[in-house]
Amino acid sequence: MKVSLKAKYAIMAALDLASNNGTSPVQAKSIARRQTIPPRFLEHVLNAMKKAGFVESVRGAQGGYLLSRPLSDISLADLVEALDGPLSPEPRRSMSARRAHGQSKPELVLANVWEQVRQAELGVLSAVTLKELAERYARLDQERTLMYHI
Amino acid sequence: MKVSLKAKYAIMAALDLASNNGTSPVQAKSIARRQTIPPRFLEHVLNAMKKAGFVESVRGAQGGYLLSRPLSDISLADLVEALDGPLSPEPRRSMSARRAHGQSKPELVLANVWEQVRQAELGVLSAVTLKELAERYARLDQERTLMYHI
DNA sequence: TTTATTTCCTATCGGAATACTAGGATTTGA
DNA sequence: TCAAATCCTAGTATTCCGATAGGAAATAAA
Repeated sequence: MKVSLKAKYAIMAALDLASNNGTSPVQAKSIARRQTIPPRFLEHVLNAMKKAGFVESVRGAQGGYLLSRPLSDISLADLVEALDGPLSPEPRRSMSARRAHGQSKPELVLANVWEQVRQAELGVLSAVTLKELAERYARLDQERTLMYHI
Repeated sequence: MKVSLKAKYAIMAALDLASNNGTSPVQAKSIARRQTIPPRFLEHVLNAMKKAGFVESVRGAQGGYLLSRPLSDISLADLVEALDGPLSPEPRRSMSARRAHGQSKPELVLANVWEQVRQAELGVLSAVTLKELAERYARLDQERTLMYHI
């Protein structure tokens, strides 16, 4: 289904914000360090997240980013669609005007199928919230440390 | 989910072969004309379809292509995976060696989700056979002509 | 008031994938 | 033999994606 790195970075950044988030803003640089994301690139990601309403920013020294809604309110579908654009709504247009294929007859029948696929993807992605992700992650971590203690 | 034009052309070509297929081979050129597909490009598509075992070819004058199995035996999943490669099996690797992101901790949790998405896509696509597509198409056509007669 | 820190804005770049195009070799029926 | 096909191997154009870069604007701290 093609989830861009950008979207994955966004997910990781959100998760990072959640764990390092008392009330003071978290700097892009520190997120980048912890999550091993190219720092300058992360700026763009966070900016996109801001425009989409997931985070708020504080400019200037000691500035940074804050989650603007609770983890349980953000689904993967929200994030992915915000960062990658609508989930394959129609092929990314504009290549040399795409001749007759705008809406020929077979295209019409197929459009139906692509829509079904889209719904299926959406079904999975909107069922998973960041909160659940964080919990799954914590669980994994816990199991791992338990292993070491045996 | 990103279905390439190549795969769509393949579907259209298969459908075309099915309707214009007594027993004699159908030329790429005529398919291209009917389906408005760039002729030289369609050659590549048909070649790929041949290598994947969907069609057989007859070379030389009066040659062309024939479906090598019944429509009901070919699902969209088959065609799409054959032409576009496995359904997002893991991000297309090889970008600057993908640093730590090979299997870091969040990636591990996410991998699970992407796999669910993949299964969902596969579910939809393998449920639709070319036979069903052709029938849906015919039904559409019928409704349209009925409309005209009223 | 200056200075360091941080976000914000815009531009660009390199590599990969996609959608095509082209030339000619090969096969084969008429 | 000739024309009509497929086959094989390149090459081209465009777009997307991940990443980098330079500097403007804001702001807390010194």
